[in-house]
Amino acid sequence: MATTTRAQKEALPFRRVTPTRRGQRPAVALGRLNGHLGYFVRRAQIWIFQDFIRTLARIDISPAQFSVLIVIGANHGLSQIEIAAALGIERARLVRLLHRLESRALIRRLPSSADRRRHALQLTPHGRTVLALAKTLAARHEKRLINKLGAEHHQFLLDTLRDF
Amino acid sequence: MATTTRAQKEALPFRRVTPTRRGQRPAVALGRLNGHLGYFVRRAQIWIFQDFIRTLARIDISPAQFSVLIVIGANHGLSQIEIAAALGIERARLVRLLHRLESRALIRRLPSSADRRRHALQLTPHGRTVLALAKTLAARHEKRLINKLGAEHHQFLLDTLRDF
DNA sequence: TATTGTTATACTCTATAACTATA
DNA sequence: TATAGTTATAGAGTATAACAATA
Repeated sequence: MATTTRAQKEALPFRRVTPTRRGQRPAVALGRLNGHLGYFVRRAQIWIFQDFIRTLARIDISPAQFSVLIVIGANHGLSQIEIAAALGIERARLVRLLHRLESRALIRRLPSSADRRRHALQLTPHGRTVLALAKTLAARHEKRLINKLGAEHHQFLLDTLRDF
Repeated sequence: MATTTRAQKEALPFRRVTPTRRGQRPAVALGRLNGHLGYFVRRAQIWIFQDFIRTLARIDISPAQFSVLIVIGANHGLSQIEIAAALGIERARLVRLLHRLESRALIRRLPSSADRRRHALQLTPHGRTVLALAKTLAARHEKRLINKLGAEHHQFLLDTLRDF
């Protein structure tokens, strides 16, 4: 918003400011980019993550941390490799994510009964409390998305993007 | 979808592998993540970018480089700050992107006639050739997406995600 | 031999801050 | 004073490789 005056300031009046859809985009042609879904998916992802991060800023939970906490909370003693596979992240990266969550006392790594190579992951009581709050804030974020897109479009996006 | 097996899982060998849509996702409950668009947009973005990168691997053009080349090619002597604003990237990051493209002789930074602080950006003849090939390969990538989603869903996604 | 968790490395991306040369 | 391009830094994310303990 309020970025619509950029062009006028420049050399001479010859730079026509086309009134773009939301007054956000400058008068620069995107050419073939307009037909490429990847470009718009990327921009949408950035927008959504920024809103998510802002909404959960006071409990300092990132989208990645949120997804890990949700999956640990919704399952029973998962191993790290199972979580990594479910969320499509590298197991090496998950190690660092879990270190942080463990150092904040949100999760615990218990020895797995069956296989001593594995850890069985759990939320701590404090982790459950924080996750509950995170869910409330995340729902607020999602409501903002629903308002922006309309409930049907939101649901359609959810259904369609699940295929990836 | 496919999150209904949580209870059964906890007991013994009954770890039923629910036949998920594409046989990709393991039998781990995603819980609330299922209602969050950001999660699926992120996964879709990663999938799409990986396919794009693979498809353009032989000319070594990344999604970011492609978007920069497209915008330079579709406009007339843009400044760096205009490109950065159009694509929603930091001007500091654009500097490094352009260094690479310039060192590969795909673009040129010409002095701007009106404002000596600015560069006027152009494709080189070689840049035009590479961009033409990049467009062909990118179209092949996009066709794959259209086949995956169906033409109507693809168009709908394009229209809906443009709002961000 | 293979797998799980771990450490380490490298490269990209994002977010800033600060510098210079121009305006 | 402000802006355009640049440099530098720090943190996240991604992609690998390799190692120890265990299977």
